[in-house]
Amino acid sequence: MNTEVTSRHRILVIDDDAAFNRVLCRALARRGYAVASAHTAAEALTLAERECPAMIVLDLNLAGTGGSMSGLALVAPLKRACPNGNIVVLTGYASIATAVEAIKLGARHYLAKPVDVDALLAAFGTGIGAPDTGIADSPPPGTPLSVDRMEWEHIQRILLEHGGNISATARALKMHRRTLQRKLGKRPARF
Amino acid sequence: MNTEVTSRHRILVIDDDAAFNRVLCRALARRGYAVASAHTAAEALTLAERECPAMIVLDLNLAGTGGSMSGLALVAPLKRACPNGNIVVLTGYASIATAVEAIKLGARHYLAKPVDVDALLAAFGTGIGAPDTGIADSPPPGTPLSVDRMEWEHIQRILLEHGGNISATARALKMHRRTLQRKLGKRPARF
DNA sequence: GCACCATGTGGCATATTGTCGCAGCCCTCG
DNA sequence: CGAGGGCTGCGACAATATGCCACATGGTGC
Repeated sequence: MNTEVTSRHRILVIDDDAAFNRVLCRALARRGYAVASAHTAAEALTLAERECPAMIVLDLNLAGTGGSMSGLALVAPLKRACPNGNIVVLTGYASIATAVEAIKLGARHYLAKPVDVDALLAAFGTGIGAPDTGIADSPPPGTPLSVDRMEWEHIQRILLEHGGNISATARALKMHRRTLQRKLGKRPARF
Repeated sequence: MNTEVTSRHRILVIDDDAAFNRVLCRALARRGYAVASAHTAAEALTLAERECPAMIVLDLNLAGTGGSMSGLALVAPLKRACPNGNIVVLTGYASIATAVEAIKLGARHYLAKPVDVDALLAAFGTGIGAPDTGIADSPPPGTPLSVDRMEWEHIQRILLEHGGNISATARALKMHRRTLQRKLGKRPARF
């Protein structure tokens, strides 16, 4: 039900989060893509130039020094290094501002980080907004992930980011600590 | 209230919210722009064709269905009717999904609705290199999107994927249509 | 006209949150 | 040591939100 094409589809994953990078790469490899992975901007550019992948997954929060722009700054160079590559920007700290910039810079799509691989792949293809399909185009996606699942993933991510600190996570999520506790306690997260 | 035909600065405001429309028009007029105002899609197209304004402010939530599609659907036609016009999308129901769509469709910029006129005007001139004008949300990288915001973004994404079809989206999300409607109608949900 | 579907609303009964408050723990500091 | 201060777990209660049914409208296709 998905890509039957094999080795022809080269894909480059750029993300300094080692764990995420690895997981994503494996998921993509399992789907038959030729995956290359980069953890730094320099590495990314080198690989992009050499492999000229058709698809590039770019994390915005590279090199966690605090400047989240590093990823954005990479879009243009990547496009230059590999004109045929479609770039999909992926970030855990999504914002409309960066989304707009990313697209203006030529990214194919922009996704907030709890994504499932299918959505990511869809973003490369017809995703949405092909030249003039208009928005009326609506191919039924398999299972878009329920809202609850999304919430769960997101919470887990932030929780991990805060070293399991519930209070801090609740604060970051602007949600009441009590509520977070209840969510965490009650939900094994089904689907 | 929209005289001063300085041909150089024609601007078209499209927003079905009468109050907002009026306020914005006055603010623009006071700054010396020749303002035209439209409240419906049809009116907007007519005016765009006739006046061929250099700047177009487009509200996404036209013709108030809960879905914010109508505005998006207008972007392409407007561009066609007035190739030289720069479109800035403005919405009270901002989401990354629609922002991405809008930019892909050729909008110059995308702003969340509590905007001040200066930011709006800046959005027309801003290039990708400009020091980030406007966009009322670009919080420091330490803000990972609140859970509610996440939910909102996810919903918007799926909604767009289904061409704005609320029922289909609700089904895909395994959530009650009524609930979806309420969520859509209610929250501008910032942060 | 008549099914069929999407949508906009209203009205509940029930489930989930938002908030307070309190207690126990583990640290660090004076 | 004792006094903060932060994190956590949990009880209670009111304010919301959600699930669900119903009905009316507006389009479409037969």
